[in-house]
Amino acid sequence: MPRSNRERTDATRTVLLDAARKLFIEKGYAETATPEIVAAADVTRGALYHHFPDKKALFWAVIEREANNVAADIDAHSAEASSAREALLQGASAYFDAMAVPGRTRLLLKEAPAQHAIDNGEGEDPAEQGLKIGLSHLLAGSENLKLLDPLTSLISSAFEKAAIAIDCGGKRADYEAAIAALLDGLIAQPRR
Amino acid sequence: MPRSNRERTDATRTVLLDAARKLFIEKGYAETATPEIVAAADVTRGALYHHFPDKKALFWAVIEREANNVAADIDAHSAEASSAREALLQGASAYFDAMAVPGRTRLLLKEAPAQHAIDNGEGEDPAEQGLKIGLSHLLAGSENLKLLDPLTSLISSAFEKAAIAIDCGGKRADYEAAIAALLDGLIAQPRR
DNA sequence: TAAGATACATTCAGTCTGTATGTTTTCTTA
DNA sequence: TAAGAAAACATACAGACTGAATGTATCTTA
Repeated sequence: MPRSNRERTDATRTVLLDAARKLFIEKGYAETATPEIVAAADVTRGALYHHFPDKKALFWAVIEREANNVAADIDAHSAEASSAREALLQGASAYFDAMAVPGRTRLLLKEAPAQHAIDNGEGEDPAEQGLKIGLSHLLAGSENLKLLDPLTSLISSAFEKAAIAIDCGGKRADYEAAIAALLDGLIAQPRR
Repeated sequence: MPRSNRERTDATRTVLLDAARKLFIEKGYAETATPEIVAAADVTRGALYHHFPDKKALFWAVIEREANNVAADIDAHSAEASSAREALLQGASAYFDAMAVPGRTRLLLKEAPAQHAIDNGEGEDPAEQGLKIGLSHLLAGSENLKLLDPLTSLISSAFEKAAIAIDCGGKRADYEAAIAALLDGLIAQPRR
């Protein structure tokens, strides 16, 4: 059965990404060898190195696809919120929902940072952007608005830690409550 | 010049740990090959594999030594505090001081978690213990005390993120202020 | 349909890890 | 203090993996 080049490329890339995703989740990046990936995908290493410059490029392609899926999931479940506080809490809930897809936490919050540490020194995290906007509304009128950037960074890391903890069996309700407590504390408070 | 076995062992282990530490900081664990380490330490791979079961064991020995040094540094600079809030802020300052030693942030907050992700699923972090105690005092009388464990976990991750940000050039004063803002927000507040 | 481009397969060179074995130095004990 | 044991270290090797080079089949297009 003849297939167009576009179809062949799409199919091969997809089976490679799927197989790599599965193995990276199960065993991690370093412990997964390319012969194993291509065997699972039922192609050869030639195909892999035709479509990706190297093993890392395949990994980042997996990560990018997963991150896009997370963003799409969050977008799909976003509704109107009555306040900045509600918007952030709903965003948190949507985030935890999205990260509940098996493997996502491992891929995006464990494997990806692990590989990132090697080469890059942390550059503008796009995932923090939404949180930063929400926080800027929450902190409007508060002294803490001056600390928007560092607070965004710290809260973001709290979100990630919460997702990891939930993935490891922690009670989601507890972590959502803890996140809420952190956010509520930042709202303008009377200094007595 | 004759040396006792104990002296030989200590000396060899030390030069290996020092060389490995330097290279792990510069290039990361995965990118550092054992031939490179032993060359820098001026011993052979035989010596390395005599003293350590494998490359990972050497890595964890480096990490353990560094973590002990951090704990010792923090202990050395701990003073009496007049309140739970002050105790936590002083602890934060001591932590950031300790993590300011070049390479520590990379080793303990980037490389170690990266390797940890592979095999282990996060087990009781001893570094969180001190924070948990401090938080338990801060939250005494607050509704948030119920959330002590998750809050400890999230605040801890905020500390780590702050240390990383500072290590990457962020302004320490800003992150200390942000940490203070997070902690202050957790203190019992009037719900209006 | 011929020529070139693309997709894929196979082979190969270099490197790395961990093990097995050999050699030297220190320790023990008779 | 001499000889055997044990520890410390060095060397050699086997297996595996990555990435590049090269070869072949399939598709596209003029």
